[in-house]
Amino acid sequence: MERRSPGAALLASSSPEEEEEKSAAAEEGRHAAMAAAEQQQEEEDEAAVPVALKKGPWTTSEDAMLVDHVRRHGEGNWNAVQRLTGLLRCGKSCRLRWTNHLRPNLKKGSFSPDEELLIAQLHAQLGNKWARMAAHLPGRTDNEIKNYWNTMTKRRQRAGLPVYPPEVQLQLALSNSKRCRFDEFSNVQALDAAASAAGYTSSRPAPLDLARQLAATSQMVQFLSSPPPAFSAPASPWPAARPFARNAQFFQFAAHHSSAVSPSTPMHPADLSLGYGGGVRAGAEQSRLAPLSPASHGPRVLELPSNQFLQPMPPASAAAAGGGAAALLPDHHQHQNLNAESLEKMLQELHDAIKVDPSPAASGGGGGVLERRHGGGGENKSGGQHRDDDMDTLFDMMIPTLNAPAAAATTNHSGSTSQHSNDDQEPSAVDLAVDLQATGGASSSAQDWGLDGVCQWSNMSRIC
DNA sequence: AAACAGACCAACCGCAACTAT
DNA sequence: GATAGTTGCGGTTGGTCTGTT
Repeated sequence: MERRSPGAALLASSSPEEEEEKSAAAEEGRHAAMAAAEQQQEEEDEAAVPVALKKGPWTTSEDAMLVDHVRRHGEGNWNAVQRLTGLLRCGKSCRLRWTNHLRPNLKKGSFSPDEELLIAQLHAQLGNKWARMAAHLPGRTDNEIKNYWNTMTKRRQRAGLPVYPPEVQLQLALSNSKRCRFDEFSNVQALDAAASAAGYTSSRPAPLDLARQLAATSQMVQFLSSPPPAFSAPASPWPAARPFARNAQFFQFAAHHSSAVSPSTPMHPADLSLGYGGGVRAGAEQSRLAPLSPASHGPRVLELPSNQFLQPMPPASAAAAGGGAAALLPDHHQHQNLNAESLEKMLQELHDAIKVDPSPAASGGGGGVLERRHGGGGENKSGGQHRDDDMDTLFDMMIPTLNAPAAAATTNHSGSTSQHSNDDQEPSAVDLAVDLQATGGASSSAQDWGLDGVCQWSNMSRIC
């Protein structure tokens, strides 16, 4: 079902004859409109009567006038369009029309699976920052992405499915775990409150509970190690785990990571991150994700995701968002590409590292949640410090993405969260997604991210 | 064939940030 | 520094099309 707007028709005709006809018609209409506009402009100048601007759908002639104007004067100064061309549209409307429909190199048609996955990853990382997401999808507009996302989430929520694909959920869990250790808050309650105040909602796990996240991931590993389920589910609508072929321009893979890891290949923890050479990202040029915004070159500013899902989530989504293991369960057949043993080992180390000390020890200033859990009190510099060092090592093995930028903060355990909350610098969900995909690792769920092994794809129109 | 619901899309609105004066 | 104008962004709405009953 592809409907074309008048503007789209103007730019993309189906045959040369039609194109010629339309072009001629457009040209004719343009001249007529321009002449009329000039006359109207003169009259208006004389009368100085406020012009009643038109609303609603754009006509072909209006489009032609706008295109002509941009051709002559370039983009920008949209309020001058009405004055210069007589087009009875406000500047805002002109800009929107140009941006969303008339601008060259616009990609029309439905999103490709790669684009869909990229959108999910970007959304997990950025929240409802449509314009910034659009910057990563050439030819796509923010409005288009917004419409797609809203429709998709609505559909999925109605079907009781989590919004994010399993790999993105896993990335969220891992990145939040990483972020958690830098929190300078003294207790989980404070973290909860802060996260809530910062706009985190139930749809995205606030970066506060490492243990909960680990429990979820741990259960996922158990699932990975368990025998395959009896059912055979249809393929996920999300692209199977594989390197981004068509979106390669967004990611700069390290060559040696382009090959998939076979199930029999023991996976070194560093391989989880894939593509970071020695585990250190030296700079933006090594990032496989293009800078998310020009701001990424400037001072780092804490930017939290905007509100993503204020409405209550279905149990599956809530479980995933809150760290529930079920929604993290990927397709079993593709799990086999993930080395479960390695993951399990790493998780064991993580568990060891964050063993909760039930005694409510007071942290010695600047101590975060983990330090409190490690033992608190005077142990901060002995056992606690030791454990924190272990955590450093472990996290750095798991998410070396952060090594370079986070190095300073790692040594400063009272570092502010802002250094790691920025979406350009934090352990990027996108980074991790690509990592996992490049290995044929965590993959799309054949159960459509469902919890119970019951395929729910039949509920989803346009996806099956 | 008609009615209905859902999906899709274009466009509007309000707000905030930015820029020029 | 204050103000007005401009631009960009995100949320929302309303119209149209499609598929289902």
